[in-house]
Amino acid sequence: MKIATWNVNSLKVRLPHVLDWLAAHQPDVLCLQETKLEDKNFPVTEIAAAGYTVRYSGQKTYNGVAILSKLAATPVATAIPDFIDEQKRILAADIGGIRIVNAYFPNGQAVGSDKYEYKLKWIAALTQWLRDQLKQQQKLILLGDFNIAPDARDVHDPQAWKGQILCSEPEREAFRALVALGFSDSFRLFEQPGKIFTWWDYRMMAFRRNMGLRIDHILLSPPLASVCRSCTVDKAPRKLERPSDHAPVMAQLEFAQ
DNA sequence: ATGGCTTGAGTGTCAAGA
Repeated sequence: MKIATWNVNSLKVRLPHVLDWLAAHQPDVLCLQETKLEDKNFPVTEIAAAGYTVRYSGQKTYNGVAILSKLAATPVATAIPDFIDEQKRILAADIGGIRIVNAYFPNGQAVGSDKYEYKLKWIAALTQWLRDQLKQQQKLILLGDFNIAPDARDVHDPQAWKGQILCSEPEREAFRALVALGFSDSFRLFEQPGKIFTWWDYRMMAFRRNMGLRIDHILLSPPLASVCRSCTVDKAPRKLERPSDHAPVMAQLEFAQ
């Protein structure tokens, strides 16, 4: 089973890239963030033609998440229960006996800002919810754009980013608290080359200079971590014309026949 | 030098992203 996550920064603009990527890699599940589409405008027909069913939860201009899958997806949630939030950042579904939680974490803007406080509260609420979810469903994947670079290895210039948004200690602590529920960061299950990132700023020729951060993640609960065979970042779509600023991340799980 | 690009909304230029 191949499962992937990709912040597309507008599905309207990126639909051709997504369709090409599905055709090339044939993931069983692809979770998208920042679709920036109202549900009535979601390109269901084009995605169905590519051989995928799709669940989506969006809004005008900002945010928006979707789950594309080859197998049917049973809806589970479109928000963190008991957390009042206008922003469409969560989509959970059951696919083939696995609970998939697709998350677009808040950016946080700047350490100490209102948006930063919202980010930390949002992550705390997500953590509480997943603590309960893991009691009900042992096979659980939390993936998406976390907007957190977990440690120095995940940052092109750790000194320059020290204490900054996406790298601050409270954000990293929140990431560790989430992982401590029992997850594994699938990327770190394997020996990885250095300087692998999933996001590069559009400015300053950041991609060409590999000035990036690893902020998109696939976390696996124990029965899934034990069957994970790889986790890789595909930089190829970032090289295309009008790319998303994020690259897709894909994990392979191998189940006994 | 706190900018630099990209998107959406909308037709001015600004908010937001990370």
